Amino acid sequence: MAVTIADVAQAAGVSKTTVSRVLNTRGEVDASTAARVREVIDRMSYVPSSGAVGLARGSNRTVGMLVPSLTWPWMGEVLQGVVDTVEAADFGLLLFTCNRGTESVARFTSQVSARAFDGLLVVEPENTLDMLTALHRDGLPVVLIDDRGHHPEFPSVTAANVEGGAAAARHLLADGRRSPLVLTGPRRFGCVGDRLTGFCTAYADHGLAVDLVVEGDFTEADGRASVRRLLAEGREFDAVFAHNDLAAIGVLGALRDAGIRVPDDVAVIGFDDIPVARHTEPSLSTVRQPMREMGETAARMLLARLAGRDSPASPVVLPTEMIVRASAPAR
Amino acid sequence: MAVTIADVAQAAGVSKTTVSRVLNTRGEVDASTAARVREVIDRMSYVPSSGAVGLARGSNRTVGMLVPSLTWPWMGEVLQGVVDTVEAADFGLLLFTCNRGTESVARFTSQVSARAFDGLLVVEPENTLDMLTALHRDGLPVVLIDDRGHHPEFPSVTAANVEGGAAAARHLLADGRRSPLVLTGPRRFGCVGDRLTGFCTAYADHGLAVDLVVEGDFTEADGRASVRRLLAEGREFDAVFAHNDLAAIGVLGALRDAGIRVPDDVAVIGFDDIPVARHTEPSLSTVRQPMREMGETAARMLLARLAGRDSPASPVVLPTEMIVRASAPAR
DNA sequence: CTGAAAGCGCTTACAG
DNA sequence: CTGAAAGCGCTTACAG
Repeated sequence: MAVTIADVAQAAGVSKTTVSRVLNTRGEVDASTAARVREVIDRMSYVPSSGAVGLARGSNRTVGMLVPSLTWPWMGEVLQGVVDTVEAADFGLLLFTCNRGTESVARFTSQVSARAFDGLLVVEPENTLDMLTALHRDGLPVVLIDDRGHHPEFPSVTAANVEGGAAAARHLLADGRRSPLVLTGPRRFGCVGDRLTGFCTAYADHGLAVDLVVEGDFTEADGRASVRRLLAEGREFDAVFAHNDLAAIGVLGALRDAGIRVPDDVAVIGFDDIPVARHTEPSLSTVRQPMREMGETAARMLLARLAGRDSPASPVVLPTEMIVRASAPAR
Repeated sequence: MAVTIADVAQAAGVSKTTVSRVLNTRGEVDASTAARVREVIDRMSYVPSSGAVGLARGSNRTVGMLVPSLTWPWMGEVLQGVVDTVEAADFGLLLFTCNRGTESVARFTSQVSARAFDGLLVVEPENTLDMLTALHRDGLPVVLIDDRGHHPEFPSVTAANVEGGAAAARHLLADGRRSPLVLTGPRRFGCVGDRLTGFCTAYADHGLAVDLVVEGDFTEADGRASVRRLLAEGREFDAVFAHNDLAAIGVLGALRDAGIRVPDDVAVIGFDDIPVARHTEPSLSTVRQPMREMGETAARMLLARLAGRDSPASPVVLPTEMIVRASAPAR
């Protein structure tokens, strides 16, 4: 039914070897023979079976991507960056999630052992690190995106979290906000430590200490609950730096419920710049992470690795950008 | 390096045929032999090479998915539904986009000819319909998601667009809104016609005609521009039914700019229920499409087809839900 | 119940 | 420059 290399060879009056040679543009083929074969290939619209090529060659021009969830607000941008890059290199992208615990991890590792793809892109390897390390040691090329834990043995790409935190701090300082609340993400994440470090260092540079730091979990509900609790406790602050936009949205809600005006009484800055940020009330100032570029960069690194080139030894850091909106306007 | 079926066979003292038999749980294997083989498989942690299995079997337990863009607000939900279903069936998912015109389409069709996957899920086949039709006639199982054009030759799953439009209309009618503006999507889309039909029919049932219908293009910018223009022309309306949330957000912006109060002067209803809808000012009433369920259902249909079962001849229609928020509260 | 052999559709030394 | 043959790692009639 489908046309094979044997059909092409027969129609062109050459051996399969020769067809394979023109397919893979290895030299040593007579120009006129090559032309004839190519003509037949076009006429029969022959395309080599990827499975057969993969089997014979030992790799299949496919990369895998493992993500914790596909519905996170910024995941689409990362994915788009990855897909664009991978497709442009004529590779396929096999998508996996690991949101159903051990079962999905088992399923996934078996796909790896089945050599279904040549290299792997991973977003936020929470809970899968042991597995990844094992696979990596077994020779599977892996690149991490937004590595929250700082795992030096993997090549990775991240946003400039330290500088992003510092930018948020400088913006608030310029507006005269001297007693900020920092609502972090889970402390075990590398990005959280970095954002906090950048922020506190910038305040320290102005001779100010950041006293109010609360650990959150990156959810809107938690952002809302934390601020409500702090207000109930009578804590005072004139700004909030939330470590992601979702939490910042919860913060805006809690402040509104308490009758506190944003930005007059309290300024609010988030992190990420997800699409919702433009539409909150007031619109959310935030530190933008270049998610699409991060996806593109990670994919390029992996493809380079598959092509035999070395990956950078230290994480590739992409710049963040302070996006100024109504919740924390410029002074 | 990687362990093959031959290694297992040798270690277990049986033929490759027998190993293959226990792998595929075809009967006719002595219980004790099977147990021994299984023990060896576990010990060597053998996993069959997916490429080799695919080649030998002619199919590779992988489905393809073709989407126009990964950054649309509701795409993540669809994808998550698809991935969950596909993974649970132990299939892989190969992701493709067609946002770079003819080049990507060519690349994609060649992947198809390469038999890289067994079946295909397609979201909104704009511009790819001819190709899809050809592939489908050549025997590739295809299922359409949110088929905007009504293509009876493909199995498909859509939201209840007619009923969704009617629900929006009934909600506005109950609030006494008698002269609505309908801001549609592109007319060539089947869903647009359906939403409009449902809406107008419900008004007609109350003896009211819908006079103000404007074609849009589903973008925020267009929603904003259309309303601004209509206001400048002095058109009057007491409600807006936008055919998607993005356009509805533009509508909210234009009304705010014009000093028109929502919902007091004009009520606004969107369609989709994307994440932003909860956070606009005022929050957006909308007709929810069950995107995740649509993804799950389409994937299930495709898997059933691959398993040899028939697909439903007519589109599978999933219910929508009227989500009431501040922009069009309940009376 | 079990195995030898052919075949899936390619690629790649090896000869010529 | 070209081809016959072996091999990639499986599955599946066919025999026994």
